[in-house]
Amino acid sequence: MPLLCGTGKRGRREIERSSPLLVKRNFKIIFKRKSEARNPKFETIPNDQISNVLNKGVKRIWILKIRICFEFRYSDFEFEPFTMDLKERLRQLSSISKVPVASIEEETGDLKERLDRLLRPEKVFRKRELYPIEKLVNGKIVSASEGETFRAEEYFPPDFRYGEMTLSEIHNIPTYPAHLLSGDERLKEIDFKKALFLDTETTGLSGGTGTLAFMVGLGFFQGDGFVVQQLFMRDYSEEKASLSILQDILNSYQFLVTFNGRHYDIPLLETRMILSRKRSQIREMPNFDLLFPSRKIWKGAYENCRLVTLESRLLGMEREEDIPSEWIPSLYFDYIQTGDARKIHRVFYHNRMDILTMVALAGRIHLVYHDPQAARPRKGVEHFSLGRLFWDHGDREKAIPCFEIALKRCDDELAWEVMKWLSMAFKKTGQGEKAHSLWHEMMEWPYRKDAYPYIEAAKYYEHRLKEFEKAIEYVDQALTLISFHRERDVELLLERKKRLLKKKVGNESR
DNA sequence: AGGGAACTGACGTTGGAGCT
DNA sequence: AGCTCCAACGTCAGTTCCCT
Repeated sequence: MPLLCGTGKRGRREIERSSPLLVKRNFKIIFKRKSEARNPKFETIPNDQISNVLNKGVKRIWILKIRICFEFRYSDFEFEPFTMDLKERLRQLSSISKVPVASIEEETGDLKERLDRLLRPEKVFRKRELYPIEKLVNGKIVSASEGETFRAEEYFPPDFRYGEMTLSEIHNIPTYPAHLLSGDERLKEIDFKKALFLDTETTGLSGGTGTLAFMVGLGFFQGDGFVVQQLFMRDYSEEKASLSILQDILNSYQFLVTFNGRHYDIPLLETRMILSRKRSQIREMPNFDLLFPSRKIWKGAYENCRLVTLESRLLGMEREEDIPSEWIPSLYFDYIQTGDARKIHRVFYHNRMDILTMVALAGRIHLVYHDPQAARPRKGVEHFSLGRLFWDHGDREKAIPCFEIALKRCDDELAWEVMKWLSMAFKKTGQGEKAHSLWHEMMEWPYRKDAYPYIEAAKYYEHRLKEFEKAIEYVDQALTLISFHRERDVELLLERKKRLLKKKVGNESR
């Protein structure tokens, strides 16, 4: 009877996809009968009871890989699925490890010992010698007072183009008011020449003391070009050296540029610094976190505001050999376990691309904010967001043209909201007539959504034109459109009508 | 998965402006 | 002086989003 095996929640999902055998450090194996696939029930079976299970008639098992994991993770190796007897599989494994097998009964009874033998240290060292990181990634071993670590380095010339601007164009961006986009006054005059772009790769998302940043990617302008340096821990013991070098580099820059670094990379690095008993001002450094301005400008324009989404959809860039970020912890654990750097180079590529995307994104944000018309936002929604941003910043001259362009370019779904904002902008800048004509346009709009133009027109006729009868007409129309669930709004409209009737009577009696 | 800021929507409060 | 309107701001609870 074939079985599917795995551990933990994540394991269950993976099993349903590819049915690997996964083993935790405590060597409990979880079995699921294939016949229960519709409503899987997983049970934990300690390895010392495996033989009992096998004796109960469970004879066949799906095995893709057996491995010891520090933490659970998905195997990225590809194997041909096969079905065979467990005893037969263990016999084969024993022949690979060239360790004599006393008896099959012994093997099934002491799985832990078998796995230990399969992963003997000398095997790991052999791979580390064969495929060291230094040979596969462009970089070198660097020293600090606490020890050594690996540092990769890549240079990008000034004419290198990632997105719509060259690095040289981004380098030459004058300071721009990033404080308005980030809420941090210290970024009033951010200068990319003095900024350090930072992105980490970590062993997970959990945060706390269990997660560490095994790679810290740093990007900065040097001369006219751009350099990406990546500090990489070849072993957990290299963390102190890595953090020490990072701290030295941080001391040379005034600003940090990150993507969600404010809530992810920086707190994590700060925790690691504290655990390494290092003083660090990383949290105090002015940080231009690109996530927040990106959300303000492009929220709603694309399916989400993740860095990779903005990279492909906004900047039009595609990565050639990228990996999903959720694979990264697993690839690093493999590297630590085997010393084989043949796969980890993809993490270097991923990190490098993240940093280049941040640079391009910072350039794009500058472009649309500095001169939205010249930046030619691609979508109406982008103009709309920019308009609201300028409006919030009190820049009405820039806001209104953005709304007007947005209205021409957006779809019917968004047009209603754009018209609301544009009419409100006209009203508040003393352009009552323009607002008035827009409310009328809204009243004729086939995709009308609410009573907004009628309520606004009622206010306009009551307070500006003093035409109370006309105002009452608009209130009545608003009452027919407003949902009766919105009791408060109905109540307000009824009060308005009552007041207008009083004013009308007063007017007529004069 | 964990953390936490930002966002959203509903509701209440406050204060300035204009009118009677 | 007192009233009304309106916009801006505050609070709260629940939700969304992003990083590996």
